[in-house]
Amino acid sequence: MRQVTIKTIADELKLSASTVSRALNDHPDIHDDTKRLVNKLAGELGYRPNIMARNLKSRTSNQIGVIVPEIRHDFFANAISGIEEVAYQKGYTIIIAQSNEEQEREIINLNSMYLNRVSGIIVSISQSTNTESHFQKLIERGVKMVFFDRVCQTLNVPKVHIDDFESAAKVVNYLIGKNYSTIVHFAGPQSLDICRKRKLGYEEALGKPGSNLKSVVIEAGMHENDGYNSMNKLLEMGIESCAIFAVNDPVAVGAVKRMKELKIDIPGQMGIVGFSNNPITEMITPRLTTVDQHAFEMGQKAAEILIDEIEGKNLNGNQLDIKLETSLLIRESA
Amino acid sequence: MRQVTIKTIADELKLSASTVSRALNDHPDIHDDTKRLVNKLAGELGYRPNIMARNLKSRTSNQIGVIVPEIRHDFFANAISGIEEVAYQKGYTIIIAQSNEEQEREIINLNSMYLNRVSGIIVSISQSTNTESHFQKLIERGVKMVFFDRVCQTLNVPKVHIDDFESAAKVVNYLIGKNYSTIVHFAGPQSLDICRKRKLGYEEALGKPGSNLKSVVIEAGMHENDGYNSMNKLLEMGIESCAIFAVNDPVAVGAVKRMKELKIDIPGQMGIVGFSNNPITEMITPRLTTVDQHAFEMGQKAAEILIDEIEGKNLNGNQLDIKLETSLLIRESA
DNA sequence: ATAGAACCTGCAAACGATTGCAGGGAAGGG
DNA sequence: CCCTTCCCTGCAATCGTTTGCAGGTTCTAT
Repeated sequence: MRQVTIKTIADELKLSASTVSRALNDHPDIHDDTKRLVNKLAGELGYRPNIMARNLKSRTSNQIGVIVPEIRHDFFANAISGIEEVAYQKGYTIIIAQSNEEQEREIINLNSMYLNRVSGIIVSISQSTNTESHFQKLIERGVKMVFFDRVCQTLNVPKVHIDDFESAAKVVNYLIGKNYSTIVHFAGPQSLDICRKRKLGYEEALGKPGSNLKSVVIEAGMHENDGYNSMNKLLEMGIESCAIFAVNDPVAVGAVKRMKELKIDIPGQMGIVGFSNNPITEMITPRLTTVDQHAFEMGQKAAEILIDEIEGKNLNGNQLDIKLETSLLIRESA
Repeated sequence: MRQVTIKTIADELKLSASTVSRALNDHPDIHDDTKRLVNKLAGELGYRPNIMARNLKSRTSNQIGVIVPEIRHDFFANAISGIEEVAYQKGYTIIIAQSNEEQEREIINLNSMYLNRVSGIIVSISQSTNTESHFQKLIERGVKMVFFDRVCQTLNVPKVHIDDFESAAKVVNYLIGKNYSTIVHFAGPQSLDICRKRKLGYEEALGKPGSNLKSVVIEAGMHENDGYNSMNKLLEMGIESCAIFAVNDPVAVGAVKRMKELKIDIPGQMGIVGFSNNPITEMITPRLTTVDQHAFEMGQKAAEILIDEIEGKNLNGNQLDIKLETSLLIRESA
């Protein structure tokens, strides 16, 4: 007999499969002596319950699906870490897929998880996703779903993300307090929700009563070289002393690189703040002031909410829209 | 009727479940008209095969378990990306767990995957793992396993990793070619296999015939501040011009930081090389020369081997011990 | 002595899909 | 007209566990 099953034990002990099953599950109907006997033999035989059979019977898998654009991105890797942490504590297993920023692959992965009968799905949507029907369809069929970071606003499921608007305003207010004469924003592509919100937050903070700072925005991409180039543009505009709020860390790093080449004093002549708290921000000189998005905690929170949904402990219906506090990490660059 | 099953379709069409099953699986025994009918209704009813039932029947899950120390580490995140990529192509799903460098948790995760009947497991062992019995036990029970990066040398299963010895020698040979008068090694803890091998590679290259370079090793940890402190030690030793081979990138970055504070010219007065190709190496000034470990490819390779094992396509028995080529990325720091 | 409670245990039917075997009908050959 | 062969389809067992129900024993209380 290849596999040790409940039946193996039952036969050996001249019991029925049901008694063995109950004994293993510590059911009160079973005599303690029987339980001891069964457990002892189970141990000796190296019995392991067949989870597939159990899942089939219970119609659930205790698996949580996670779909992110790219696992290798620092932010997502951290978020996944957080998800795994919580899932592990609560007895769930996570299965992971990446969309590589392609909608098509997002759809395939989503459906594959649906087929696999995962207990729930945590998603951060891909950049190229321009429809929500694939999510909508599953939600209608009762699949538990939670979005994080890159959420889909129009869908009626829980979301966990940061308040980009508030966070940006927080940064700018800090810079205002530092008495910089000009506060510039190196913005990201305005097609992206988060970039738009960060810019709005910047403008909101600048426009506060009593402030006579004018808005200076240079829009570019989100990579290091974009920051480098924006820095050149800034100088062409004749601005020689200011504070810069960069849309993210790579852009800030690129700007810093150019500033160092030009021997611009940081933060004396120009201050600069990034966004995301990439590991690099702490390794460059000067250490970069930035905004920590608490990726790990975001993952944890998303997992907690999903598991609550799965286990029917959801208090607030699906209206949950959690904006996690960000932290302004004040270091040396501003 | 809540769930649409094969039986639902069978009843509706007044067929038997077996006919429906065969029709869905395009079995030659079934008439084309029947197939068309069945597939049509299946589509309309939104039928999805219950993978758990199928798995139970087929005694396999098409899932691959992955256990790494920490998902958030750049290297592992990349490796996982690679694993997922291959798994996705070949129709497997990956389930992920992290050991947080704790042996106990590694064991729990390993056993949980075993219970879940994964088709195979890919592991990079935790730092605190000091026994191999938990792996050994599963291997004896026929679980397919592949190690990557942090491999367990004594176990008779496929391994994928880099040749630390060769890679280190490659770095040092490059530095020798640059005519540095002294070549120093900032070594990591010699309790770790990889650190020991890198040091040996360093010594090997230095000891080559015709070279009269003497070995200068400063042993410390693997973090940025270790590099910073080692730099100070180096100067105390009176060495003012040399090339440094750091055990990894953070150590190199720490050293660079100190060098910049002291206005040491890089690479003129001192050259420095890191190890791993962390993203940061390209963002600091000067851009760091380092060794690329091809994490993504390593993950791909490990997944390919595992899947070959699972599908019985393994050519070379379990003796596979793949040392992936590393690349010396020559940039500005040396 | 006996009813009732309290305990144990087993039967058998699920869960949903797959598959060996066999039955039934139609077509074709003798 | 009968037998064989080829198609198509269904029966029933199987994968391993769980669980409602019922049967059986022992013990306690009246």
